[in-house]
Amino acid sequence: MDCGGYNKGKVNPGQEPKMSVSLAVAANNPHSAPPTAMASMPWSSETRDGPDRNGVVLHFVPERQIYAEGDEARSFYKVVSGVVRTCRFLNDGRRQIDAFHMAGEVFGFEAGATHEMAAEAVSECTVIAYRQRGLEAMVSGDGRMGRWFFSHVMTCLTLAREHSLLLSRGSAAQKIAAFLQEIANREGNDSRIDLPMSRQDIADYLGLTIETVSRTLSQLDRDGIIALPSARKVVLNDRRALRTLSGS
Amino acid sequence: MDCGGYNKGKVNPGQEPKMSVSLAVAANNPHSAPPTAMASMPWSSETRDGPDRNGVVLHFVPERQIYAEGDEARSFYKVVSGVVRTCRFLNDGRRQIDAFHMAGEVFGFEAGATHEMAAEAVSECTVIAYRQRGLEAMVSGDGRMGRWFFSHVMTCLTLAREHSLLLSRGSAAQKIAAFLQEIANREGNDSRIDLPMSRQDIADYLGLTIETVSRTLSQLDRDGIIALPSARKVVLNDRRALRTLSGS
DNA sequence: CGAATACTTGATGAGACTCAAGCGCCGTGG
DNA sequence: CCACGGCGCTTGAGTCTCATCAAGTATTCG
Repeated sequence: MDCGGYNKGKVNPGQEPKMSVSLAVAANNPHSAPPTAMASMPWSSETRDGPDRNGVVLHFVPERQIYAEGDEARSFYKVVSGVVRTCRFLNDGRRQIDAFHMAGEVFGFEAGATHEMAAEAVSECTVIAYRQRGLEAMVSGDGRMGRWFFSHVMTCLTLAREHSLLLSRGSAAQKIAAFLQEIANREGNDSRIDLPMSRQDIADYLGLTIETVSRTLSQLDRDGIIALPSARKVVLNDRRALRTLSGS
Repeated sequence: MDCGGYNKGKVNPGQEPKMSVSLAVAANNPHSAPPTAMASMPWSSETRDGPDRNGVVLHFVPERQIYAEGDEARSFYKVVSGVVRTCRFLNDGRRQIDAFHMAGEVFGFEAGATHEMAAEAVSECTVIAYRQRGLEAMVSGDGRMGRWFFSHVMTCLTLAREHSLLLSRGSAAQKIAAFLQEIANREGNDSRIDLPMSRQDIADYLGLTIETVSRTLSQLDRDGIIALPSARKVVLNDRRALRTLSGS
C-alpha cells in the first residue's frame, strides 16, 4: 500500500459483503446494556419499546465496510457486539474517524437521503439494521420514538463537540490521555483496557500519525502512568496523572 | 493581560449586561433571510410560523457575554444582526470557539438544563430570545415545531462534524483557506469578505495561534491568492487556488 | 518455519508555537 | 492640529513538537 496504510477500510472493493443475515427477534442482548454513564446513548432505557423490533441482524468481519459515504441511507444500526467506526475519506488520502461505536450504541442515523460518513467494522462484530422511516415518522407518530431520536441526536451533538475539543487540544500526550480515559469509561471504567482498534485507527481518530501514537503510548509507559502488557492492552496505573494530562 | 489574550471574552465580569430589552413583534427582519445555501439553518423557510412570536429583542455590545457555560438554559436565541460566537474555556486557559452565528441563525438550543457553551457578542449585535419549553414541547405538540427543531439539530450535527474535519486538517494554510470560503459562503458568496471577528477569534476557531493566522493570511496575500485591503477585509482573488488548498 | 502484518524505534526536517519587537489605526487630550 | 497611548495586527528569531522516512522487532497465521 503506497498510501501509507490509510485506506485499510477499503478492503475487497468489488466483492459482495461477507455477512450472514437473519431476522432479529428483538433479543434483549445483555451486551446492549451499556455498563456506565459514558455509554450514554438513551437506547438502553427504552430498548424494549425502541427499534429492536423488526431489525435484521448482520455480521461483519474486521475491516469490512458496512456502508459507504454517500450510500443511500435506507437503514440505521445498533451495535450488538464488537466495535464499529464511522469515518470520512479526505481527497488528500487521509482518513478522519468521527467516532467508535460500541455495544448498545446506534450509528448511521441520517436526516438526509444519504449517509454522510462510511461505517466499517473495527473488530468482528454484530449489528442490527433498522429501516429508516424518514424524518416525518421520526418526529410525529407515537411521540415516544420522537423523543428518543431527538435525545439521541442531541447526545451525538454533544459527543461531536467533545471530539472537536479533543482534536483542537494541543499535545499528542493530551489527546492520547483523553482518548484512554474515554475508552476506559466506555468499557466499564476498569483500569484494564482492551483496545479494539489499531494504532492507525487511534491516529485517524485523534488527528495524529501512527508513529506519534505509538511513541506517546511508549512514553506514558516509561513514565509509569500506564503499562502496556501487549499492544492492544493498556493498564491505567495513574489515573490522576492521566486526568491532569488531559486537562481534567 | 498575562494570559495571552485568550480571555478577551470575559470583559466586565462583575458588571450588569449593557443591553436594551424590548418586546418583539415578530418583525420579519430582512436580515433573517440567509442569502445563500451555506446559511442553511432551516429557519428562514419557516420564520413566520416559527418562534419569531413572543421573543424578546436584546442588544449586546462587542465582547459582551450573552450567557455563560453552565448557565441555566432558559432561552435559545436567533441572531437578527451582528455575529455571535459560542465557545468553551479550557482549564489550561485556552478558548475553543465552536461556531460563529450570523444573522438568521439560531444558537443556545439545549436538550439539558444548562448551556454547554458560553455565547458572546463578536460585534455589536441584536438577538431575539425565546423561552425554552423543554424537550417534551419540542417534539410533541404541533409537529411542525418538532420537525423544525429536529432538522435544526441535525444541521448543527453536520456543521459540528465539518468543524471537526477542519480542526483535524493538517496545515494552517488549509484551515485558513477553508475558513475564508466558509465565511464567503455565509456572507453571500461575494469575493469581498468582511471579517467580523478578530484574529484571536479566528485562531481559537481553527485551533491555531494569532500569529500563525496573521502570518498565513499575509502569505496568501503575497501569493496573490487573496488581498488584504485592511485587516478586517479580504478579497478572494483566486478562489480556485483556495479550493485546491483547502482540499475542495 | 516463513511471510505478512502490526507495532516500535530512530534520525531528520518542516511547520507551528513562543517570545519579542515593531507597525498602524484610532480615540483622547493637550 | 498634533502628541500620545492603547489596542489589534504584523513580523522576526529561536525552539520544540510532530510528521516523515527508514529500519527494526513482535505477533499472527498459514
